[in-house]
Amino acid sequence: MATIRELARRAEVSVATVSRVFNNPDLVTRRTREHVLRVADELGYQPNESARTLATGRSRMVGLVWDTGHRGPGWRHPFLQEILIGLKTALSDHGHHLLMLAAEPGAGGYARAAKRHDLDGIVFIDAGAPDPALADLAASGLPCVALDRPVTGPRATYVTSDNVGGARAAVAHLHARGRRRIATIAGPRRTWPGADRLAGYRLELSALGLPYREELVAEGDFYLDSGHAAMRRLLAPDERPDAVFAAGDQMAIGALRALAEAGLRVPEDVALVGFDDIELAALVPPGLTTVAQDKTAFGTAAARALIAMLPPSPATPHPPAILPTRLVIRGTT
Amino acid sequence: MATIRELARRAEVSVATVSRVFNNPDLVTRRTREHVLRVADELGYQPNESARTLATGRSRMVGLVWDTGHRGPGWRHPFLQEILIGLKTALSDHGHHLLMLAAEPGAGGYARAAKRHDLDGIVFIDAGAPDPALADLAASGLPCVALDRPVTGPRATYVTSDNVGGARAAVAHLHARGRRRIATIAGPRRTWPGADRLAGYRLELSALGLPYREELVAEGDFYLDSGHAAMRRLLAPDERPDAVFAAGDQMAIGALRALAEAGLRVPEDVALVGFDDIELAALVPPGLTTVAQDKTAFGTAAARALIAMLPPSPATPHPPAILPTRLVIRGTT
DNA sequence: CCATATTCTGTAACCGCTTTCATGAAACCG
DNA sequence: CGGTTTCATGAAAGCGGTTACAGAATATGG
Repeated sequence: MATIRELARRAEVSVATVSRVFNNPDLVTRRTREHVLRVADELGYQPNESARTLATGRSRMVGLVWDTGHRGPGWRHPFLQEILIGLKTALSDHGHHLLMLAAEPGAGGYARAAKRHDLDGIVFIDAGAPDPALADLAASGLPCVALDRPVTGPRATYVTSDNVGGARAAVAHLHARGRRRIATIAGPRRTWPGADRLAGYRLELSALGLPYREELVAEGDFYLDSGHAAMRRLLAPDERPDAVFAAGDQMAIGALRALAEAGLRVPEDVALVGFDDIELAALVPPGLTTVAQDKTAFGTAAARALIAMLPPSPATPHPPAILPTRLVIRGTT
Repeated sequence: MATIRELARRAEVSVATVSRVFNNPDLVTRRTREHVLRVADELGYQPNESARTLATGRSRMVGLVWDTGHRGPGWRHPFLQEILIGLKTALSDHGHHLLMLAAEPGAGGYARAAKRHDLDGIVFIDAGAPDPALADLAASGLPCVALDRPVTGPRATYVTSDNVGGARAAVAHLHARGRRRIATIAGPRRTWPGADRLAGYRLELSALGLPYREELVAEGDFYLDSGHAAMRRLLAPDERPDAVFAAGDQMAIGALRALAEAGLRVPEDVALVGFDDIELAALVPPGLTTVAQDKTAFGTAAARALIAMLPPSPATPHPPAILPTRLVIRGTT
C-alpha cells in the first residue's frame, strides 16, 4: 500500500502538503493540489483510517448497539432492516461508517468499545431495559441517539414515534366505528412504546368520555404468542370487548388467531387495530388496520440527530425527534 | 484516557511489558502480569484499537457489504436480521467487530474501504450481480465470504443453501401428492439461488420421468408482485398446471393471491410450494408449504468460514458451506 | 523599491501501541 | 564453579497519518 510519504516523494512535495490536499484543500494552491491528486490516483493511494484516527482522535465511525441476545436467537426488531437502511444511507452521505459493536452487553461493555475505537457517536436500538451504562455514556458527552427510549446528556437525544398520538388515533377510530367497549393489549410498561401507547389509550378514552376499565387491559410482550394469550384473557369475562387496540402488530395478529379460534368474526364481533404496520399487516386476512410508523425515517432521523451533535457542533442536546404516525385502515375495522 | 505509557509508569514497568501482558501473557511473569492487570483495572485502561491496528496491520474488524440500493429503499433481504444475528454472535466470540461499509457501491468502493480500514475480512450479502470488484478483492488474498453467490480466491469461499436439493424435494413432494403438471415460478437466472432452484426443478422432473415444458416456467424477481404476475401468466394457457413450485416465499404468496383472484382453490385445484420459510409463510392462510433454510446458520457458517481463513491460517480457500434445507409441509399442499 | 502582510509549503513532534533487538538475571550443566 | 541456555524485561524504532510552528515565496502598499 502506498503511504503518504511515498506519495509525497513521488509528487515532490512534503507529507504535510499531501495531508492538506485531502483535509484542507484550500490551504493548497490549485496547481499543487491537482498534481498531488493526479499522482495519488496513479498510485491508488488510500489514506489509512487507523493512522488518521490515531492522530485526530476521531474515527468517522458510529457505534451501533443492537441487543440481539435479549430474547434469545428469536428476537427480532419489527423493522430493523429499514432502520439500518436509513441509518446507513444518511451516515454514508456524511462519510461515517457504522460499527456493529461486539461487546458484552449490559454494564460498560459498549462504553469501553466506544473508547477503544474512538467512536464519534453511538446509536442504541434495543428493547430498552433502563441501563445505567447508557446513562453514563450519554453523560460522558459522547453523542448518543437512542431509539424508542429516553436518554439525556450534553450530546444525547432520542427518536421515537408519536406513540401517544398514534394510540389515540387508533382508539378514536374504533370509537368512530361505533365501538364503546374498547380493550387494549398493551406492551411491556417498562418500555417506552409500551407505556406511551397505553397512556394514549387512556387519554383518548377519557377524551371520548369512556371509562377506563382494568379488565379491558391485558399486557403482552410485543410478540405474537403474547397477543394470542392476552386476547384469550380479554375474552374470558362475561361481557367481552367489541374492539381491541393492540400496541403492536405481532400481538394483533396473535389476537386475530385467538378471535378466530373463539369463533368470533372480525370486524363484525370485534374490531381490531394494531401498531407498527409491519409487512405482515397488509397480508394477513382480512388486512390489519394499524397505526403505521415511518420506518426508514427512524434511521434517517437518528442519523441526522447524531450528525448534528457531532463536534465541532456545540455540546447541545438535539431536540428529540417525534415521528408522526398514520392510521392505515384495512379489513379489521 | 489512560494510555499504555501512563499505565507503564504507574505499574513501574516498561510499555513493552504492558503490551505483552495483553497480547502475549505468557511472556510475562505471573507476578508482574497480575500486578499490571490490577493497575490497569484501577486506571480503567483500554488499549486503543486504532493504535493497535496501525502497529499490527490487523483491525479485528470484518467488513459487511450489504447492498441496500439495489432495489431502491424497499429492497429487503428475506432474512437479513437472522444473518446479522448469526454473524455478529459468531464474530463477537472471536473478538471481531462488524463494520457496515459506507462505500460507493460497485466498482472498487468496497475494496478501497477494506484497505483504508485494514479489514481482516469481508462478507458479502447482496443480490449478486456479478461484480469484477468482488473478484479482484477475493483474488487479492483478503478473506472473503459471499452469501448465495460464487467467489474464488486464495482465501475466499461462499455459503449457500442446498438450492438444488431443496427444489428437488419440493417437486418430489408435489409429485407424491399426485400432481403431474408441475409449473415453477423461477427467480432471476443471473442469481445463484434463482438458477439453482430452477436446475433442481428440472432435475427432479426428469428423475420423475416428467417432461420439462417451457410454458410451465415463469420467471420472477423474488418479490411478491412478480409472483402474482408470473402466476397469472401460468394460468393463461388452456391447460393450467395442477401444482406450482415458487422459488421464493414472497413470490409464492403473490401467486397465492393470483390464484384466489382466479377463483382457484389451494391446494385442491393448484398445490403450491415456496422456498425460504419466511415468517409470513406460517401465517398466510392456509399456511404455505415451503422449503425452509436454516437462517441463522447462514450467519454462523459465514463467520466460521471467515474465521477459519483469517491469518495466520494458511491461504487455503475454505470449502463452501452448503446448508441443508428442510421441507415444511403446511396447508398449500 | 523596500517593508510588511499574506499565502503557501516544509520540518518535525506526536497520536498509542507492537515488536525487534539487546541486556541482565536466573537456571542449567558438565 | 565458569560457561551456556533460557527467561523476563527494557529501550527504541516503527506503523501512517495530522498539525503546530517556522521559513520561503508571493502579494500589497507607501
